[in-house]
Amino acid sequence: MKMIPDAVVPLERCEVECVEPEKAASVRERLPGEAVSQELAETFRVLADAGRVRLILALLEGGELCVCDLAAVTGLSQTACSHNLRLLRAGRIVRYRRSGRNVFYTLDDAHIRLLLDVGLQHLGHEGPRRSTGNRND
Amino acid sequence: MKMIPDAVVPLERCEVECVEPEKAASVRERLPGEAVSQELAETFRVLADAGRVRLILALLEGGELCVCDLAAVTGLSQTACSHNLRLLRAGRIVRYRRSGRNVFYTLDDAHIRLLLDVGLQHLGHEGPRRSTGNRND
DNA sequence: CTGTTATCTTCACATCTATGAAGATGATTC
DNA sequence: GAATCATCTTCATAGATGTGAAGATAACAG
Repeated sequence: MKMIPDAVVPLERCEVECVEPEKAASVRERLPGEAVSQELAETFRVLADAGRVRLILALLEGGELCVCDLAAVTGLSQTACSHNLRLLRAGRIVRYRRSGRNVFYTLDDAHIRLLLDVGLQHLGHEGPRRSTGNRND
Repeated sequence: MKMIPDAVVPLERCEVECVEPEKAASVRERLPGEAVSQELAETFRVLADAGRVRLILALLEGGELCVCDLAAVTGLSQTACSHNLRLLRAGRIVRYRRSGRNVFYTLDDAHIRLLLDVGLQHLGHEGPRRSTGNRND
């Protein structure tokens, strides 16, 4: 026996929490602003390409390399290197220095090694195990 | 899309190093295989979206939240949450648990907090400053 | 069983991304 | 000055990505 004729139920619930409103509100308050998430995502997006990862790994190993050497090391074309290095520059991950006709790149940020190592740990590849002999930290 | 992972790639392309052939060869030998770079990039790609970053931050703060609460906290639609949570699941970043009609998500990996913190440090936002009090690792 | 709620999946599409080709820029040598 | 080399930029385009709409699934209430 029901006569409730599908009375329009107020949709004040679609926008609110379902299960734990208090907790949700508390968490939402503590979350950083949209801009921070956006910036973080953009940082990770720069690292979200195998070619750029190889460029970074090459610079981690080699310290300083010019574009054509980076191309040879990573297997990327020179053009692809240039494109990708530009993104890395924009993300303040690499720094460059002209020397005659060549442009030499180095890593600009000490955090990058840590980021890659933690990423490798996440994958189970045992990140912090690279003892190249010339750098240890 | 691209080339096969660390198979036997007949890479006799432009091996014409320009400036420091010895160094380049040495660095190339020490680089991990293509597959590792690819996996690393894919891991970072999962983090390369503001919505997913917000989901992770929410779980870092809240510990365990159901989908609708996550939607309310992050500001994403429920559908977008579901899509993004699937990617996070595929990347083994979150774990889920059914409880009645709800599905509760938690972070599945201790490295994620560190990744985000290092990313924030890179941005100059001072990452490791969150003491929620209920979790210590 | 039927209906409702929470979540997931499939499809579709607008947007974004990666990269080669071709030309521009900057540095060096003649 | 011209020629050459290393690198960068612009443009074009195939392919990847994010997300809403709509339907499917699962769990519960009655």
